[in-house]
Amino acid sequence: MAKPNSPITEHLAYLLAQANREINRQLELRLSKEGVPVEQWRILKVLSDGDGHSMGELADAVLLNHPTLTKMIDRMVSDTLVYRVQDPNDRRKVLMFISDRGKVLCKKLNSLAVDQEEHILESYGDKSTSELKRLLESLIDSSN
Amino acid sequence: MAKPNSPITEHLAYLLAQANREINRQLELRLSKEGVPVEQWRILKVLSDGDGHSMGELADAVLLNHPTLTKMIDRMVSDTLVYRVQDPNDRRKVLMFISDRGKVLCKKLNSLAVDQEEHILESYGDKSTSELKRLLESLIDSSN
DNA sequence: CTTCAATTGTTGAATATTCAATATTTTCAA
DNA sequence: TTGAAAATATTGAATATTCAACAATTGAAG
Repeated sequence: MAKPNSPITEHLAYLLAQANREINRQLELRLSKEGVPVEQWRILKVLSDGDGHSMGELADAVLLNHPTLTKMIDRMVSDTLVYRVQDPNDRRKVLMFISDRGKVLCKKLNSLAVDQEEHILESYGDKSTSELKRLLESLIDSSN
Repeated sequence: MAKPNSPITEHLAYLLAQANREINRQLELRLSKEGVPVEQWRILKVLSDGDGHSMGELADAVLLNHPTLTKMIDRMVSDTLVYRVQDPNDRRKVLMFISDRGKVLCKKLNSLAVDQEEHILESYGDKSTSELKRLLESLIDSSN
């Protein structure tokens, strides 16, 4: 009598993919009001500390690999949301900065994103949300 | 005095994306031993109940949209891992089945995936893992 | 019945992503 | 100081994904 294999829906990798897909879909929907993909919002948000960030740093922070980021930044430069400056201390590097136009857009996007977080808090609960965040952070930690 | 906006790393959407990326990367690495992408493993696993599944059903189950699934199934049919049968009860539908070769491959992939789950259990802990799964399931539920 | 809308799956063109190769600059050892 | 190796970012070709249009079948209202 063979033990049946666990269905795909019980695997952690699958649950993560499913939850990520759903939450991302919802966020995408909100941000589409401003015609901006989620990744661009992440980029703007990281850059909105005003410091210059190298492409490598950015790629890590926004979960994109380098060539994809380069091409997305090209578009954002065309849209004058961000700009490149060569790092004076290490001329291999390029430092990315957010423009004034980028800052304005980022604020609008932030409030759309906050809307979503609030919506999650309502339907999912305060306690579950913070507990889930805690567990995710610790999973990410333990994977390095 | 303006309140600083919460950094991207505190958003649930971001934490999910990050955790998903990392766990998926690890799984991908294991499955690459058999040269199979994660999505194909999911497809094989869903089909391994032996029943016929329509493309629509499958697309939902494996988190791919229809055209992407069609093209991936095309490849898997070429590799004789799965095959198509027209649904006799509704001739718009196509029923997908796993082949014997597919079953053999699926078993190997399952054990690679189980390896990973065990690795996670070790470094992350039994309790955290099951609690995280529970919370993810409930988040997915509350999003429908 | 007949026709029109809805469902299901595929296709082709447009778009996006990835891999490997490249160019540039820096680091560091000899 | 020089030359080789490492780090950083970009490019172009190959690959994959997505969007919109299509074809086929079914459902359902008149």
